[in-house]
Amino acid sequence: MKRITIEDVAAAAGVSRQTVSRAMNDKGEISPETKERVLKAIQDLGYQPNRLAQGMVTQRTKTVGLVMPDITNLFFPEVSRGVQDASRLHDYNVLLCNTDDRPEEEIRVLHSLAAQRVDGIFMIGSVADDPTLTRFADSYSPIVMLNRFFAHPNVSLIIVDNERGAFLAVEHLIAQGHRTIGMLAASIFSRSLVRRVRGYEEALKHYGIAVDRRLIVGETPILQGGYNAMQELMRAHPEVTAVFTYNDLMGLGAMRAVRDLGKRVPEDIALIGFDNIGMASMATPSLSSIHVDKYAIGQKAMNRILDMLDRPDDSFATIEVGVELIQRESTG
Amino acid sequence: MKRITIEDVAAAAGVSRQTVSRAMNDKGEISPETKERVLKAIQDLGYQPNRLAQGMVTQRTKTVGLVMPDITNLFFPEVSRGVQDASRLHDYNVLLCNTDDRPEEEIRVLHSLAAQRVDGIFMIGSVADDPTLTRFADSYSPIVMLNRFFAHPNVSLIIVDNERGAFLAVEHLIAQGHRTIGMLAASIFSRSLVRRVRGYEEALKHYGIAVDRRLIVGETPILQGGYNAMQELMRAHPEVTAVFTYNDLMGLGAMRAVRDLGKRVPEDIALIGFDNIGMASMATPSLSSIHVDKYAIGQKAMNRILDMLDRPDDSFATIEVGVELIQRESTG
DNA sequence: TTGTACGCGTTATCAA
DNA sequence: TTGATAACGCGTACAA
Repeated sequence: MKRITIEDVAAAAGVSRQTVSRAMNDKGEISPETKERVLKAIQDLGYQPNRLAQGMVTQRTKTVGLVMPDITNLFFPEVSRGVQDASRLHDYNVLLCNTDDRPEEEIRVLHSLAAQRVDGIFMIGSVADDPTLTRFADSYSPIVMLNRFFAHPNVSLIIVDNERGAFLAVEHLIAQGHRTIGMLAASIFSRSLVRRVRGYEEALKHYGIAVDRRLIVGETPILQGGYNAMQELMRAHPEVTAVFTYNDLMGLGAMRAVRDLGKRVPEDIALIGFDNIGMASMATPSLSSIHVDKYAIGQKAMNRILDMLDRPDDSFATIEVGVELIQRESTG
Repeated sequence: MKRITIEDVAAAAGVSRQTVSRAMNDKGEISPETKERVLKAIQDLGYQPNRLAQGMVTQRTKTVGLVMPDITNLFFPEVSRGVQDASRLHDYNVLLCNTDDRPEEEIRVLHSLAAQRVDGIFMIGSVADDPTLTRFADSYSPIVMLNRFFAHPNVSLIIVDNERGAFLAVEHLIAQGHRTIGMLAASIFSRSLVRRVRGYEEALKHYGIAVDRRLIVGETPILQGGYNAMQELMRAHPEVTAVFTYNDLMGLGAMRAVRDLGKRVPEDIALIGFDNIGMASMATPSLSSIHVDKYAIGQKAMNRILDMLDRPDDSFATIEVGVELIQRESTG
């Protein structure tokens, strides 16, 4: 069980530690013969440099942290894959942390990652308050945040065009002839929420429909939350003929609720979600949605972290992520 | 941006490094006054010990590796949450790696985790061959594997009762009056697959129904795979009235396929899946399934790793995980 | 009760 | 081209 070190390799190859290091990182001159001899010893012994030790001296751990509310929420696994696939290409590993939208937990996790000296952090659904986050960012970089405004030299932003997405969704419902359109909103406060609600309202206004706040029901943005919110909305406002949901999970939960109340989608109620998770296309009826390239978001975040690492003094523009209307059966 | 070290704290408190260390780990004697003074300095400076350095000397990184085929597959996020919640309680972090069921990638990832000196590894859906894995396990521990037999002192096993689950599923279909029952199997070879197919066959035999291998269609065990396999099966064997799918993802894909061929679930075709992922209950119709406590699997795996770390010389019994039939609309 | 010195495994600096 | 030596930040015997 004893791990082999660079010293073992040096002994086997009859050279010094330093020469072994040179052979691996091929910087500094080294004769082809010795290099080959060392490489062979490495091969024979199955030696792998200790990343901790490397990290100590290089101040690079080749590890990044990924902080999100809950990997169990279908939006995040795809983002996570994007991060991980991109990180693998650069020999990075990813530490994954869930916060359940709890600010204290988010802060705890952040400090834990800092203690582990990750090279960068990607935060999704950040819920901590600005001052606390600022203090953290002051002492740590680089950080990439998704869907949250945060002006700080060590922080880079990725913003999805949530407002436009919501507008497209509601515009689509209106185009289908709907006039009384509800919304299932998230009970977790976030920038995404604010923008999606605004997009919803803007679309209504744009087409001359009065906004009725009572048609907006807030709930946990998961399947069950969508289910509950939809039941509530339909009971209180049977006149609603179409509903835009904060995300697809709520949309799918809502679909189930509609059915359990003896109504049909889209005949009685049209539904459109947001995010376009894989399940949306497979549902019956399939769920219309606003497509967001989650995988690409993950990739971009990781690459941005690498860029920031490469050029610590540069400032980087916010990355804008477009959206697209995906029309399916749930909106007729 | 310069990180503060234990030395800074010592200077601030007017003591030596050692005293600071003592104050934190409260072992060894230390006067209450100095301890308090040190703790205050730590607080003031916002000092956090460098985990890399700690790891170097303690040979413990407080980090575990979680290796799985694809976090995007709905089964794994829940397991992942179980691992992470349990690990958090012990101040551990989790490195997540996807292998896409590729043996080379699995091996690469394993070595990467070893290089990072994780304290333990949890492998799900391991696809590497036995000799390679044995060689790795020889030099590394502890390892926990899910649903794969592997006799090795450094490896602990968690086994789901797949055969019984499959038996229950098919028995249920038979109880509903079905006699021509197909199966959508995974095209990825694994112990789970073998056992689920066996359970399917055993149930048929047990109730005096001849096994017809042509009714077993293999495909990728995801939504799209289920969709494709179901189309194929229904075209080739329209006489089939019920189908047991390797997992819920395939079941949900199959449900969609049935509908796209103009048939209904469960009137024309009954469907039952495996795993009982969250989406199963929300589908329309809701999908019957075999419940597996994924979250508990993750928790148990993490705790087993900790136990193995505590008592390296003990041998540990395989953890058996039970299953349960969940009857829903898709089977009438 | 407190401080000194060494070692963990690696890379970087400098001298040979 | 190669090797000795000093960091990196911490825990821990041992000495004071």
